[in-house]
Amino acid sequence: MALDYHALLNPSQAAAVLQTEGPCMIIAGAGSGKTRVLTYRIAHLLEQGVDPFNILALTFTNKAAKEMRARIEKVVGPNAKNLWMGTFHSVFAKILRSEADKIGYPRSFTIYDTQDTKTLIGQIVKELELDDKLYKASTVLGRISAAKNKLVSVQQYLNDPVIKQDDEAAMRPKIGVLYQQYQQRCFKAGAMDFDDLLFQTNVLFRDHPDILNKYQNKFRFVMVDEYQDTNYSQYLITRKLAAKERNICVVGDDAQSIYAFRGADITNILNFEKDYPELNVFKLEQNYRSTKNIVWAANSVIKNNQAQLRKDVFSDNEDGNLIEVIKAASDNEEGKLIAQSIYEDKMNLHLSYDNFAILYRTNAQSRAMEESLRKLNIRYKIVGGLSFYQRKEIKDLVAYLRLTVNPNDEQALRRVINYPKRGIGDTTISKLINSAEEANHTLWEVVSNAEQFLPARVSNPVVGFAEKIKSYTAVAAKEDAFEAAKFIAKNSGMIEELYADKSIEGLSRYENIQELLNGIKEYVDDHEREDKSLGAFLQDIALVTDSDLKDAAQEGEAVTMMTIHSAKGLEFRNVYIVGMEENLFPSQMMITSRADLEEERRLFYVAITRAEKKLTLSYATSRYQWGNLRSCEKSRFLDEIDPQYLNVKFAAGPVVSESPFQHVFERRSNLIATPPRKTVATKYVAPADFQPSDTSNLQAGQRVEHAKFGFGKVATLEKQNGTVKAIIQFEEVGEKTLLLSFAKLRVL
DNA sequence: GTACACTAGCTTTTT
DNA sequence: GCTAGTGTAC
Repeated sequence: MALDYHALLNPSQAAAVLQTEGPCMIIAGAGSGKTRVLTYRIAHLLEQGVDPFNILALTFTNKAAKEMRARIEKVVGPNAKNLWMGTFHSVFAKILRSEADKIGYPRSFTIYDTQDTKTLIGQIVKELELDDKLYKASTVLGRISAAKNKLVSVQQYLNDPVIKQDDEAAMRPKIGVLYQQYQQRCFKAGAMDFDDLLFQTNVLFRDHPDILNKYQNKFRFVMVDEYQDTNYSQYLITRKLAAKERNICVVGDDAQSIYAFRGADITNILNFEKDYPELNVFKLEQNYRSTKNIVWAANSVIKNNQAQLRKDVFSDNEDGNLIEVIKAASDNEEGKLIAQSIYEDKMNLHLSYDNFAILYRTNAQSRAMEESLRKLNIRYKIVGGLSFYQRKEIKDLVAYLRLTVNPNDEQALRRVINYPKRGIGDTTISKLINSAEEANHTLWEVVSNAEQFLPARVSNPVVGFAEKIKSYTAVAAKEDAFEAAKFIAKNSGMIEELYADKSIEGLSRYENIQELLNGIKEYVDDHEREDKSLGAFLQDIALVTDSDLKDAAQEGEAVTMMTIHSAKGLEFRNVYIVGMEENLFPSQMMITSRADLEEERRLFYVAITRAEKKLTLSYATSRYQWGNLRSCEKSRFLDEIDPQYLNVKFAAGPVVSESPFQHVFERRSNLIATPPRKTVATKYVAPADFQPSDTSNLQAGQRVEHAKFGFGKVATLEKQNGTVKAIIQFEEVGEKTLLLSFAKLRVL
């Protein structure tokens, strides 16, 4: 039963699907049916008799991979299971898991997450007695990560005069040394960080042509989704894999490139043609997702960017509603207005909560939204944020599991060597670390032979710990991941420890451990899974993000909340983009350079184009940040949308407009108990139109208004090398000392 | 060696 | 408003 692609697809889509041989680039505008094309393209390959084992499809998120697999399965049936499909990181982690020994790593290597990585960098900075303010783990990691993504090795880093100059100019000449130390420590611990998964794959392919050849023959057809987000390291892997057959198909949209901060290099898409002169290019410009107004508005935003490929995205859908703009006085009010809007639309239009998404720039913004939704009893799910696997108790148990599989895993060892408490204190641990350093052993080698390094009284608990781990390793070698983990959770004393804690948090920690064990059980019970070992499981979860879990876990309809980054590739009937404020979106860290601002604008473009029928943008004139109320200005991006597509609502204020659902709001908000929020110093809320005034001529004795503290009188002014401190007596909160350059004051 | 209290720094975004 | 890391008392 051959599929009739011309009936299923528009002409350019069909052309892209049918062009299976040779290099191929699909420039796909937002909502233009990109996934549809990829799905049918793979279906078509299978139909032509290509073995699914010979097809490699790379995506950026597990979610995208899973979704595509499901869609292909619908078209071609269970054969889809055998496709190689996954994120760059997961596919090459899998390959490394069988080849790592060729490049000196154990096959049971650990994957360090960002936290492990930062902790390790922090430890090295401390050991080298460098200033940890100057060498902040995140800064150092940023440099190392950027280097790895450009395939700059430690040696190259140390020898490169330009890099040297850069680091010296930034007053951080030791970054190269840190990179070196860090890499050594990871290697000794048998650990790779996220960037290593790609970097080491490149090393593997570079140094072992036979292995490269093996995978070139295996992956006769290579497909890459979201190609605009690839970095150099990823680019080179795909180029090498495709070098033989040249059957590479990349799909992307330069307007949706939002990962430059992670090393994504847009020139990969712009220069694709240079690598493959025989390239076939297909442009998908018709948007099937959104109304005309939404597409037009998105176009009017993106045309402010200079660097872009020519592309005319259009829609044949109805004009649709204008884009609503809501102005709120505070983040809480913003949440309230959004929640009400969702409730009204759901009731009036008989929609499911699944039709709604709230998108924001930073995860921190979710809290105000959550509270408002809870008050109206609206179910929601949050994608991303603090992941399940980042919880302390989960990390603790996972550390035991990691240690079981790879005892050299230094970060895991340090995490649990004295948890639960077994009398191994900081002094002992430092001694062990020093001994390891001196003898050039791994920490584990010293720990498991502690009696040789420490007096018996102190070494006994250490030896006992090592024996425990050894016994776990023995169990894990015989049993599947679930049996092993269950045994370890009990035997380590973790279960007992958490069970003893009867507080609410303790209970939830206990439950989380149960949930992790349930998750492992499910993993093991999957009949199609070949490798049920603990090692395989750990590999899997190291690359799983929260968004991948939640889908299965959440049943019932719910509003989706997430960052714009995680929303990429998704679509919703009604979309709310909240926090449209300067310094938030665009983020203040991004407005320094034109390139950064353009990336931010592309992010806004991505956000807008998630909406099918209705788009609402909102901003607040004041917002809590780090527990303080700060006043905000509306985002410049709002002004970039052609106003003919906007419906600006100025009405917002502390008083809620009369809505047909008013009674519901009132009743619900009284009925539903909301968790008590930590009290803020004052209930004072600045009016929506609060505008700070110029305070350069402020005099003692003047009456002022502060966005957070309310009304007050200036007691004294103190000049101190250029900055002016004001001591102000506020009516509600008493005396406060404020720096005039920062304080938002209105002179009355 | 442990338990608790306090403070500093922090928020971009993700594998 | 949080949390990881440090300091202080037992």
